[in-house]
Amino acid sequence: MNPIDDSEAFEAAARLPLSARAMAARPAPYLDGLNPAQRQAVETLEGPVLMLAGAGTGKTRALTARIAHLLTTGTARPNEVLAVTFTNKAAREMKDRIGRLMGEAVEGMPWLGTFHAICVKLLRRHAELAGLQSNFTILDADDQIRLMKQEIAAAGIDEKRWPARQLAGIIDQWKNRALTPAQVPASDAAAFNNRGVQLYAAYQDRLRNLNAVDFGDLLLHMVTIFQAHPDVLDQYRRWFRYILVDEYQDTNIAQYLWLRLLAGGHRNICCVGDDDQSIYGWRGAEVGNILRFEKDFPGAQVIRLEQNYRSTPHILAAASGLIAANTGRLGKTLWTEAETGEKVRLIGHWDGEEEARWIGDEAEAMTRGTRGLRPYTLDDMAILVRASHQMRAFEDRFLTIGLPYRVIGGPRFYERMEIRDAMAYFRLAVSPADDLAFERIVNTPKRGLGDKAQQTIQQMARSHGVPLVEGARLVLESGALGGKGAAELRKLVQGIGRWHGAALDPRESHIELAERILDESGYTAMWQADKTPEAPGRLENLKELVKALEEFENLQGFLEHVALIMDNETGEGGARISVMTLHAAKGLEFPVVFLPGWEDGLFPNQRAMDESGLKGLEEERRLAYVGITRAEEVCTISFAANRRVYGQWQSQLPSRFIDELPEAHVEVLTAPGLYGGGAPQRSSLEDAATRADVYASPGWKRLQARSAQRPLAQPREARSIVIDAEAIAAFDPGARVFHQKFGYGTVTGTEGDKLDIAFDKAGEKKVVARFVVAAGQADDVPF
DNA sequence: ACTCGGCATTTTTTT
DNA sequence: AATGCCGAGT
Repeated sequence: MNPIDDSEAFEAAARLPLSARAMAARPAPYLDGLNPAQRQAVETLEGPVLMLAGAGTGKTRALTARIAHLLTTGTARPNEVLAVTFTNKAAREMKDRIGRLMGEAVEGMPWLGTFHAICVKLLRRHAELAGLQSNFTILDADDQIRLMKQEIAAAGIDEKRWPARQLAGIIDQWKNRALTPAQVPASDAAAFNNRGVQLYAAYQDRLRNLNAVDFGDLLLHMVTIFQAHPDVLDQYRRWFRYILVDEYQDTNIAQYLWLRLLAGGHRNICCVGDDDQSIYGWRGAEVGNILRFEKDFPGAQVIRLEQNYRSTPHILAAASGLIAANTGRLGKTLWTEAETGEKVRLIGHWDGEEEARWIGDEAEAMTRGTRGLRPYTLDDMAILVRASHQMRAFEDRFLTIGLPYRVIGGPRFYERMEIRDAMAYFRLAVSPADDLAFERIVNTPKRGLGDKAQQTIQQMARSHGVPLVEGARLVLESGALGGKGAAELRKLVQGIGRWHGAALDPRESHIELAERILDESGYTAMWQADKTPEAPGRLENLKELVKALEEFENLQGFLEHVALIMDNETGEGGARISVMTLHAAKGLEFPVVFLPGWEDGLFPNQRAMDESGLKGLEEERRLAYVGITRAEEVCTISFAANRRVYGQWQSQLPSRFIDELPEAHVEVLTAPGLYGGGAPQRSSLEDAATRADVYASPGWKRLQARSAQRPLAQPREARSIVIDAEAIAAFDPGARVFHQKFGYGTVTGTEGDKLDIAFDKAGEKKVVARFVVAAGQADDVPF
């Protein structure tokens, strides 16, 4: 957003100033304590370098030291280094660490940031080459979907059969591959009912008219510009003399092309990554990029970082054993000098609730020290889940027992309704032509402007080729709208005009303006009048939003920040246990890690496997690897036998990944007695059964074998784990049965381990026998 | 124009 | 279970 330095400044930087040469003579503290591989990665400055850095091998350390080395030796000045990260978090951390290494001497690196943040800066300078103005707005996912819905409707396609989300996904994939509508290959022509490409083109036109871009465009436009304008590319090749890329395994094709174009001249590019931690295939990341690096950059040096400084040997071994099941890896042998430590702990639970309860209790106990472990603080602990909906069970539990927790990456501040509404008002103040913002708030708060009124405005605007605010003004002049609606609309249009004037005036405080906008628009009043329980919270959030403005010069700067960052690091407070998804946990580490929900279908995720087959399964496995390797000292994996899915109880099988863990590094926890007060209606026998020596058995089959040997096993618990042949034997044709989903029915035949059942309500179905119980017994089934 | 209730769909991950 | 969409009723 800031105008970048003049090109002269860049050129001047090429000469080595005396000060830099003097600095080069200083001792280099950033080299202290680096191992030989790290040191090599730091000191090999020229030419292409691939740093293969396993989990916890000091990758960030090497990367920051490398930058420090570039700067300290005077090889490059801060503005000549292009350092790209994948997440804002990573960018922030790198900035901090460089600052610490270099002291305050080096004022910020202007080109250290995420792909997206850097591309915004570049695209603002060259917007006209993409048919945009430099103050273009960046749309978020919500805006995208709304636009696409409109396009789909305009094309006369049934949105029910062809949902906008799906189109968004398809277009996103194209953009990830740096394909403009004209470049989409014929093999993709059938996409989205044969209309995909056409809709893509229409959508892009629409974006251009709105002077807007989506996330994918940021890269797509830059790649297109670089390809079409060699002079522009050339300029940046000279500016960015050294390129560093973090998390290279997560780059998509567009990002890859962008990097190749920029590095094409000098080839001073250093990519850091770990093919075993590639977990973003679903959004276009290409592991191939990292696997192919040596071909792309002939003569590249490949440096392997294999000494792990994070985890104990058992944890490392468990993770390595698991990931070994994947094919097509570059292969690394991680090792550590750390003391033996704890084995990976494994525990099964009756259901998801109990799992949450157990983890809560265990976390609490661990703050005092338990099972011979040292005491930990809650800040030391993290719960890493596969899918964000799993977080809820933990939130519920932690709220009831009052365990402080922090959710990272949950429903985010800037995605909340009231925040987005307020932001839409701000957007209109900055650029009144922002039609999407206008649409969002014309009738929020209620102004008596329903569908019909809005259509009138749309038509007026379209026929005159002007933005909606203008259209609204014209509608008012034409008198086509009467009554209350017209008066309210007039107030709104005038308000937008006023706010825009104020936003342009540098003497106006943008904070006061923001407050005024929310006030005059009636938005604050709307929530004040709202009696629902969440209204006070929303008003709080609005206050917080205004407060967040203080850190910015003006509204525009703030809006930009929000579009790109979309996260809010909420303040510290006391120690808290962190809850987040596995994806969000990448790059983080914790002394104590809980990995709940290791059940087939949930993790590995069924959909991932359905959609991407073996590739999907391997990505899931890498995700499991990422999870385990987040742990420094204690790693606890757990699963539940029963879980609510879509509000329905389902019995779950332990994850196949559990069986892939090397047994020698895993300890099965059976902690009876922990549940004394927890579940009075459940017999401890059931607990024992679900917690039976699960590790020794792949899935319920073996578990079942075990509980069959146990004469005390009661029918009720057996029922939840009824299996195959035996199960079928129990159901002759004519038997009445009960199924979780389909209800009661009568068995009409058997086939293998499946039963043909005529359900009373759901009709004829073929059902795996173990999902069925005898009808008479079903009445007291606990779920 | 707005509100409410019934129905369907949902949950993988995110810059 | 929880949300979103649609149609009917006010």
